Amino acid sequence: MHPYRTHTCGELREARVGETVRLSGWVHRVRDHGGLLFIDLRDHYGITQCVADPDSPAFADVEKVRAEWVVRIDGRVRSRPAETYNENLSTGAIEVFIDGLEVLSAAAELPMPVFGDAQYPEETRLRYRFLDLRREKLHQNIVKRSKIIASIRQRMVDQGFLEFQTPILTASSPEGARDFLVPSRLHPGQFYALPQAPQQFKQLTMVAGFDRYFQIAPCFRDEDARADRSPGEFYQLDIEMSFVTQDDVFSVVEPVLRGLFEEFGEGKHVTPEFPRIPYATAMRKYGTDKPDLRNPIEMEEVSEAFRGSGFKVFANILEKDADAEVWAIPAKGGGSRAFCDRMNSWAQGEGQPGLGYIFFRDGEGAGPVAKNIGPERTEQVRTQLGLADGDAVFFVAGKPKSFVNFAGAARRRVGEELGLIAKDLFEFCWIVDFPMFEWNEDEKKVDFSHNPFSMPQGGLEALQTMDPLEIKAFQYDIVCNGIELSSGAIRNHLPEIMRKAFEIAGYDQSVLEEKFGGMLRALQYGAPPHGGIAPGVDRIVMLLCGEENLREVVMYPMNQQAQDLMMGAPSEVSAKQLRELHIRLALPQTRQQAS
RNA sequence: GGGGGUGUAGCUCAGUCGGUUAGAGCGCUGGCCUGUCACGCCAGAGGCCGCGGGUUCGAGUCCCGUCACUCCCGCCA
Repeated sequence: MHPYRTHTCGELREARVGETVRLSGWVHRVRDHGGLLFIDLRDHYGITQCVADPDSPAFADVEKVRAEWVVRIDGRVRSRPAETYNENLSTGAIEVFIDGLEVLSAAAELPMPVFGDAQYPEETRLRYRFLDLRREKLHQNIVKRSKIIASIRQRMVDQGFLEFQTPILTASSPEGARDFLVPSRLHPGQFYALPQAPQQFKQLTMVAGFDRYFQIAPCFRDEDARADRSPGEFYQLDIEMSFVTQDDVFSVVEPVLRGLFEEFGEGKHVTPEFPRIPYATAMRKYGTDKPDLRNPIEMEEVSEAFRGSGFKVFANILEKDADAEVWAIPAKGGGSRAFCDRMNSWAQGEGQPGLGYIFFRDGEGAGPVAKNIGPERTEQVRTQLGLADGDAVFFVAGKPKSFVNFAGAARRRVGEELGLIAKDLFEFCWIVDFPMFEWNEDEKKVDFSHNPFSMPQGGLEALQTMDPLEIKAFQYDIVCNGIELSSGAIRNHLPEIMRKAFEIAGYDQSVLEEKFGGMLRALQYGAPPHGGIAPGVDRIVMLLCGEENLREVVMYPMNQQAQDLMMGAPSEVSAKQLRELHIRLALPQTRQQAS
């Protein structure tokens, strides 16, 4: 007989009744009735109820075991009395009568129980991650993650993509996020950087003629964490393709994501064809470049209803500034003074002067704004937005650029408060036509708005003839339920266009040469037109597991301060290690005093 | 770097207006219990009230500082 098991804890059925079996696992739960004692034995595969009474030669041993001990149980499968079936267990029709029990590993008193689904502090969960991972929800999330990644690989391979590994120790890149640095022993004073993404490598792979690349790629960025942004490291489904247009990239990636979400979305409806929304349209309708399309609210400009009206605040704003506009946020079902006032005080809490509104009842608009602009203009607004009694509409005024973020937040808030956000949906869209450049207000200069490797729409001619701020890029995002899942672009594969683009962003040729010399050289030896995208694997898994925090889908996550509480990272290193790396510490004042 | 929230038993939390010996549930230890599956019943152990300072006759409670965790802003091409 195998030293540990003949079956797993999720395996036995009534067909095995009468057989002698051996199971190993964790003691999930003990129910001791004195003369009758139950152990729920758990492993990765399931739970099997084991039972002992004084007739069992192992009874004395069984009485000693405690939660989370690892034990081996020898016994006989028997069917349970019909009234004691447990429908919640796959093995619920049988139980194992214990003839022998060996303790393989005892457990100390637990800092957090594995049994049950109570909430525990993050610090405890992270420090004892191996216990948290035993718990059903997290265990299942991690299993699901593995299956999702396997499915991604299969779907990519099926479309003719090859997976390649790119370096982890590489060069610091000049733009983007802060790098993690690794000191070089052989080259005093020099450092490797961990890749923020394999961006340049994947483009070089296209230059090298491999045509279709993908990788479940680790990415490292030394930036502060958020609930949907792991500190330090995360994974991307990194994709690059040669001889493609934007449409080609879309037609490859869209079925992968749709298929993945249909496979793992537990029946939630998935957008059959992802709509393509230009960046500018998304900003005007939704106030964000990552709209949650489950929220049906679409904002509209209603400046004309206020121009020269009796609502002097808005009328004056419009008069003083030709760029000023008034946007309306329709709120179907929000037509009560209580709701409108609540939104108004929320807006004030957001640092806004307030949130103008009209609510409709008894066939007319009510509230101070309606009074000031009069019934005709009120009706004009109502008709434009298709509102009726019981609805409301909120207004924001000023330069769109300065209020658009707030307008987007208000749209989101209204949708949430009124329960307008549909559940059980994965609403995808493409956001396309991102601007190539943007105005950097701090430095008073034109800057790249995404990465400098994107191809401008219109090519070199556009760069030479158009207002830089009007030029769009072949740059696109995928958004699902308001979460930015990925970002990609058709790349700029022509050195002359890259030189021109850098010139517009105010970078000297020497900067381009110094920072992107390798890339630039590669483009001079025959580079295919190419493009790609990089969906965030962790965020995909998060959506498919219905979680709000990445730590629920990452096996060994760090805390928000980028510490691994279980392994104790980061940690101090020995003086010898530092010497070998030619490093002398220059700690901040407070630290020195503390130590 | 900045703002909000939290911090009381191993864990989850309660603790009134500043007032006697800081409580409950789960877990733990011991006892009883032969059909439970969140088993039940009885008893017990377990506290630097995050830490430091202050106000006060008296501080878990009020004030100041600080630390930790978390959420957000900045940041994240």
